[in-house]
Amino acid sequence: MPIRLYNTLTQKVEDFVPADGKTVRMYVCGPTVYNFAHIGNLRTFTFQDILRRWLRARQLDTLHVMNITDVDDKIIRSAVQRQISIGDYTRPFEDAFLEDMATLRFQRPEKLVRATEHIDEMVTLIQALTEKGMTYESDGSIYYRIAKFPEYGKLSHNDFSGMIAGARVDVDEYEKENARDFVLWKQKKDGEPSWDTPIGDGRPGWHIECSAMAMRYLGETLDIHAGGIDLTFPHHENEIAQSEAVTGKPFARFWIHAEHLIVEGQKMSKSLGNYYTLRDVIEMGYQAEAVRYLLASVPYRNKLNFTFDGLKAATTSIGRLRNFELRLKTDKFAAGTNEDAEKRSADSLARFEEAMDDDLNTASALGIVFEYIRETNTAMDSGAFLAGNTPAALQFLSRFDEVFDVLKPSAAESGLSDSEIDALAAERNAAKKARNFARADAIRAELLEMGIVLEDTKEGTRWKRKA
RNA sequence: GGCGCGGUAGCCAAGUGGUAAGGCCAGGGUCUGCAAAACCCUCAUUCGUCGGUUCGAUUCCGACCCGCGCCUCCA
Repeated sequence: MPIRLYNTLTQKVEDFVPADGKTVRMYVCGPTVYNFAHIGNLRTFTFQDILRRWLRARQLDTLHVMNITDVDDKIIRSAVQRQISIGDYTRPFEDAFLEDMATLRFQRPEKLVRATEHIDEMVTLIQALTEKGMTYESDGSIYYRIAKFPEYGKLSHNDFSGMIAGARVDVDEYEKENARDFVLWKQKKDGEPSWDTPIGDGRPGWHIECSAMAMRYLGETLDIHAGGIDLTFPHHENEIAQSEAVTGKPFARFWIHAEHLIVEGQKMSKSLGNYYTLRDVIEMGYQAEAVRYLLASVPYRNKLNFTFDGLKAATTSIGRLRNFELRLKTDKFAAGTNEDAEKRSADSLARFEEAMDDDLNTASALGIVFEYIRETNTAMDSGAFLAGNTPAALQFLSRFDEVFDVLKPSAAESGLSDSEIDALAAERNAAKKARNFARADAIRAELLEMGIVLEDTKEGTRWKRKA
């Protein structure tokens, strides 16, 4: 059974198989590096990471291209204000974005591409559009004439046929033939960065970079083009217009859009004071894994309500997952293999994969994992889980973590090494045996102070670093 | 107005024409020198409202109410 994904173009969940059956060529709209990424941006990128990981888990190769928009109006405005080059302005934000990606454990796309390094490709594409009669010049800038592209609106399912050229012209945009026409190439303005090219001295419009770079690295028809839902219109619609007018071929087979994130039930905005970057949240003391878990746990096509209660719940949930893993690795089980337990592992794995195949239903997949954990814990307690069952259980857990990636704790906070902790734990046990509870409790308290929790189990004492 | 999404327990959330997954919280219990931690159990006769179809609807149809996104830059 292939992976099924919702395609915005057809408004249906469809079987997904890459065109060549093997390698998924996907392009994702990356960040505009004029600021730190906020958690809303990160929700979309988390979805992209989950998608990428699941495709790979399903034995597909990925050729995954992410763009970095390093030239746009906001960047230019800010750079001009600070009297530095746009490159000097964007680099720190690009670096910060890459750090955030690493913090949230995103796998690196095969290619990260910058807009400013692909001006030639954009110019070539604009020239091709001009040859096809798709463009016109006005005030030194070049515009795309949507009246010449009858399919305009097919992605966002809008009907623009009533808006024929010249029928309605916005007063503020007098230079355009049609209010929906968009700029491909902006004429140079004094004091702003520009590129002197065969189509004039100027800079690219926003949409052209994605068409140019996607086709440069992935060919004329991509398997998947993904991004935030707000990009559906006009950005992706315009990309289709630019690309398909030249190639005559579908630009992307699947268009996949992630819903937005809201914060405590409200739209995130600076004025509401609920605008957070990853750094903000980490500084408040939350773990990156909890952020990743929360962002991944709600299926990507649903709005995600980001709350601090939710972040706490995510932290606790991760703890439960890790406890299960710890138990699996440290408990001593009797020899043998229990058939029911084996069946449970196999069935749960199959159900987990089916949930992920079903348009990345992460909520359902997590439900299956937790149900499995509860049942397996019960089996462990009753002796119905044996040493021979461990490999299959670990295999299921690793399948889960292959895509969710939350089990491994971030770098340990405690200054104590594992062996030092082991030694203290042993000393406490000795004290306990000697019924010197004062000493035993003192060691316990001391360790707790440093974030080490001791667990006394039937098997003896084990410890873990507190979440 | 056009296009699109959603309303399931205190919170997050899955789901199906046959009678409600899972997580968090809360309550109870097991274990323990006491604890902690861990684990187990309990926790929606009900799925926005009103009609309809059906032997049967949360799930299908219709109407309505409420919330939200896009239509200008935006993940």
